[in-house]
Amino acid sequence: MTDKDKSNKHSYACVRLLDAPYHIDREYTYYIPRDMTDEISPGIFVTVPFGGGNRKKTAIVTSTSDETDVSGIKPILSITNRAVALTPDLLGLCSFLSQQTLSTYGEAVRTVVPSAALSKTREYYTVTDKEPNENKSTSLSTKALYVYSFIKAHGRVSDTRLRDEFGGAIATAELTSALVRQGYIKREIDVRESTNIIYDVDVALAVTTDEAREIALGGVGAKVKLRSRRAREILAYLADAEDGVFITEDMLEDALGPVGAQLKMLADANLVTLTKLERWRNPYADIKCVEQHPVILSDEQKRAFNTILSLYKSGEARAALLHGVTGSGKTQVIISMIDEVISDGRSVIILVPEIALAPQTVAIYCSRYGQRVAVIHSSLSAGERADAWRRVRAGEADIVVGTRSAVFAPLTNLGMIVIDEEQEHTYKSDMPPKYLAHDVARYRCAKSNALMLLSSATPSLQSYHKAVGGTYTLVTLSERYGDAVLPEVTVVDMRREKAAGAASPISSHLASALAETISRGEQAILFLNRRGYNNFLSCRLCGEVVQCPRCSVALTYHVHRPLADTSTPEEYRAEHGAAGRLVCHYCGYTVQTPEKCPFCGGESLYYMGYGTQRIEQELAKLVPGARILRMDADTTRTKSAYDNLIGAFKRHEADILLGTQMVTKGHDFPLVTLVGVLLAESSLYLDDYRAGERTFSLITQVIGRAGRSSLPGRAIIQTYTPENENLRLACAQDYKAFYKSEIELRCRYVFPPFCDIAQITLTSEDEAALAAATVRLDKYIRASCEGEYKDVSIVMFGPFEAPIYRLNGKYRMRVVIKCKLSRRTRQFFDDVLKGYGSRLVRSVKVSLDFNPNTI
DNA sequence: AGCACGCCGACT
DNA sequence: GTCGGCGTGCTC
Repeated sequence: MTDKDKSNKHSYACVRLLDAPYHIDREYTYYIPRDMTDEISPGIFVTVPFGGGNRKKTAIVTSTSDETDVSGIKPILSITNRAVALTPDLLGLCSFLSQQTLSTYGEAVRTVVPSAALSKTREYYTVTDKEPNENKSTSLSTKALYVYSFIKAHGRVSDTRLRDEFGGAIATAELTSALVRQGYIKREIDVRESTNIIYDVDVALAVTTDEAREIALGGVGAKVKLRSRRAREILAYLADAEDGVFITEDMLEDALGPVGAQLKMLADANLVTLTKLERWRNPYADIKCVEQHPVILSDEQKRAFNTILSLYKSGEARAALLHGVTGSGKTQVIISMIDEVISDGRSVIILVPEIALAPQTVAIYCSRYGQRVAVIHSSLSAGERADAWRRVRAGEADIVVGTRSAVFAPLTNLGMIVIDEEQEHTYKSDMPPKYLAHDVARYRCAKSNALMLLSSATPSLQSYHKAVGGTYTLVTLSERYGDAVLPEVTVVDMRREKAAGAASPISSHLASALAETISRGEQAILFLNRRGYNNFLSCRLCGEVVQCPRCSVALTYHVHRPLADTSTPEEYRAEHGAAGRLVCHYCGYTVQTPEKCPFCGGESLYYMGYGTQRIEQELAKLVPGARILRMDADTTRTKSAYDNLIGAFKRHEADILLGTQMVTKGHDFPLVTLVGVLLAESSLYLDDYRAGERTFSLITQVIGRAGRSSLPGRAIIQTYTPENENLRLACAQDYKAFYKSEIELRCRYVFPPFCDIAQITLTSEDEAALAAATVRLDKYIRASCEGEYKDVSIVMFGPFEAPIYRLNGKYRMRVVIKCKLSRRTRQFFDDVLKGYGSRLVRSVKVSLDFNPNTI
């Protein structure tokens, strides 16, 4: 042990609790019992007594020292979660994350460490010697006495069991607290170490192979005589094994049958050693590492690559934005960069928007880098996720591919973080800590002098603005890779179609193009832009729309009729009566389609908008014989259903792929030469300042689907507003012009990147309590801005009802604040959360989101 | 959050 | 007179 290590033995530790509410979330100092001084250092998880009741809480040590000016210090109780202790780097990341997003430290820790790897605490109750006397103890309610006798009858009872038995958590807690207070029962808190680690037992000989063979044969020269045949077989097996090959208990069992008892005996006799090794579940273990064919770059790609490489080689933290038109081969440039970074002995994180939508992206990296890759995403089981984390931390994998949270991967010597399709909204978390992956990536890159590489065909205005301003280096790919050319784009004015008497959502131009394409043996994709439009039921008489009683959003019409039935919902209804149901997209509420308007009793309810089912029926009429695959939330419930659809379309088992958002994402279908966009303008009319940006990105991506191989592609855009500037620029694939006009708008109306938007939401089931809390929030902020935080310039909007006022039985009020985020403004919001939040009644919850996805 | 301390109404 | 209501205040 070096002197430096010795000096780490301190008597006090500063800790952060894992489950502290925001306003008490700060450092607390505990003393380190003598016997723990060797083991306690920053990053170690511990349990500590907290509060008047000295309840056992899990905490993480952030620093240690020999002095403190705090009095009344309590001791650390124990060390937990040894397997997931955080490195100083990761601790720093937690601090950054909680400060950046104003989340609690514990929330940050739970995001950085997979929750399954953390132990869970559980409360148990047992009766004491003191018994309540039923005659005189009037202080206990009959219910409390009932709880007491339940605990007495069952011996040791967990709080969850009591909750199941006696209902609500709060009610149960009140009863048990009363019983504890009066000394009739005892509360014990058990910290269960995480149990999801699977071990392999490595078996090795503790004697020479020759000795082992002697013993196995039972010869005269053997120094030990073994009566068990199975034990002798084990020794022989081990002696015959090749040098350097691990033999596990499982392998022995496969070869020889049950060996547990014999192994124990051999180990006791010091003939073998048993070592427990963590086994990491890896769902991607089977993917073969195919031959690493070198990437051939075009001249333009080479120039881009060299620019990015020189940034990386600078040895400083740098950031680049790789802006490349669809099909320009950004991935090849990225792969070339990864090759460079890992050959340098440094590690890489590659973020993708959504693994489920990009399995082929993952496959590219897995097949190129094999077992060096760890994949982290949301549909991994808790155990798989924890294992991937451990694999990375142990250095088994130095390339991490994953969604948003993979940006926290515990890699050492990080060389590069790639954010693919960087404009995607999935990089912003909507659960605390509500971080943006870009911010975390920037922090990590700064800490390890690494390169942050953003990549997109349609960068977010935020990022492009930084690139223009020089914060990021802008690298552009403007040519398509290989022979592919950008598709020819036609805009169809649907008002003229309507005027010409066509009621179909598919124009005659598109219909004939579809027929033509199919007759040539090629494929088409139809993208229905449904944002803002829905299949909802409205009344012709009073104009009301049928809404969800819980969420106050329009209910959407769903019909499940036989596939062969091609009638429209209206026709089907006329024939079969009120078939189908109305469904709420937010909470899942469903109701039989009503006959009469629930508001005025009128009987002329009709449907607005249309969905993929309606289009499917139209297609069957307009392009007879075409094989259609419909892809939407309904037909892709599971990941395998999605994969099956994509696979079938790739194998040319269908001619037309019809769907919503998901058909716009990253697949290469070489035979697709036609892309149609229906209701192109619909996403322009959202109550969101990014509607223009999103529409541009959506249209660009879907146009990019056409003609990705040598076949020339074309795109047909249907809209009721062909004169819209955004649409025109998207059709022309002119990002720069789009950026120029959009950034002017943002500047004029003061939206990001010219400000930041803070959204404070109050939530409660109790509408009256919410109203009172809202008034107080308004007052608190105003007073704060006129007093202590006079220097902070903010513009406050609201309070007003959230766009969906009632969601899942909870009411939601909102305040939106435009400001410029800085240390000082964060301090202001911190004060709001602490000062206002601490006095908040239990029934009302407050949450804060900087630059949220949904306004 | 949880728990304690502390000052006012309806019961043994 | 006491039990217990939940209004402030603190948690190393």
